[in-house]
Amino acid sequence: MGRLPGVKLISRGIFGIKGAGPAVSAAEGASKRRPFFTSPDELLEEEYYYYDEQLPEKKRRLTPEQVHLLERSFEAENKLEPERKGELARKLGMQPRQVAVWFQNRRARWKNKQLEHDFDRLKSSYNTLLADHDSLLRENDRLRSQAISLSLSPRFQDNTTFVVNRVISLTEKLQINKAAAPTAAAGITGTKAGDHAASATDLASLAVQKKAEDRLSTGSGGSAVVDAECPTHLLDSGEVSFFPEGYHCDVNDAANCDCYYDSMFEGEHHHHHHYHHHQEDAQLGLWVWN
DNA sequence: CGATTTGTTCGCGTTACTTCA
DNA sequence: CGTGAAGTAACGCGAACAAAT
Repeated sequence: MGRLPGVKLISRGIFGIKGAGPAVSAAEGASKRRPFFTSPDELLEEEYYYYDEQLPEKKRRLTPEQVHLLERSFEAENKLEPERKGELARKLGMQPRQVAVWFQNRRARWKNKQLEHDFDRLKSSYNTLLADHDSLLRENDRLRSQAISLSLSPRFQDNTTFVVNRVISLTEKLQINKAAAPTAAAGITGTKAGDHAASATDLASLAVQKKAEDRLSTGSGGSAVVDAECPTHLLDSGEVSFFPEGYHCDVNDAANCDCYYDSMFEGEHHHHHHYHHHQEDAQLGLWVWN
């Protein structure tokens, strides 16, 4: 907007009341209260008052009709061009300055509403995310506790130990077969399922099995498998490296050994001792201990 | 043509007043 | 009837912009 040459603004204010003391008493204000600008006649009166700097009056509410038209105009365009401002002022019987102020305040109210709306939307989104997050945490806890209780169950431990031992056994069996070494051992060890020595137990069984196969292939009797090769000298010879160091196995008879070894585990000395009975597992094709 | 002045509008914060529970 | 909260008309001020000087 360029300035209009020769036009000097008398006052920016409409009523010029801000900061001024009360022009009329409350009772007078009530009795003289004019609720609204209602006609162009009144506009002229206000203009007269405005430019003549008469005693200021208190501000008045706009009529519903004025507000309605202003709202419709605002919906069409929330910025006010000078032409539209003058036109609205004429139509509504208001000062152009009043129309401009109304639009400014209306824009401010609209902005506040937008902020409230955005806040509500973000809050709702946040609450949804929070609920999802909590739900996932609960599900995670549930699955964790389920996994823990499952892993603590004897059946799970037995199954796990069994599977691990068998995998190790079969792996070692493959290695032994590959090596095709004629030496065989018949050392059977082990403690209880789940112990650290369990794998050695089955590996020893593998050695027994291997030796038995060798004997059978050469026509030897199967019953002589264990008692001949199980003893400690086998371990001392180093032919079978997977026995624990210091492992001793005293043969009692064809299928029974009295075995022991000492170990250090977590700084503590442990003495492992067991008496076991050999048995051939037909399904696995292995010698296993009982 | 660039610098300055002037007028206008706008956003933002605030005040003063009105209305209502 | 008094009072506080909410809504709103109006003000004050600075910034931005455009036209005049």
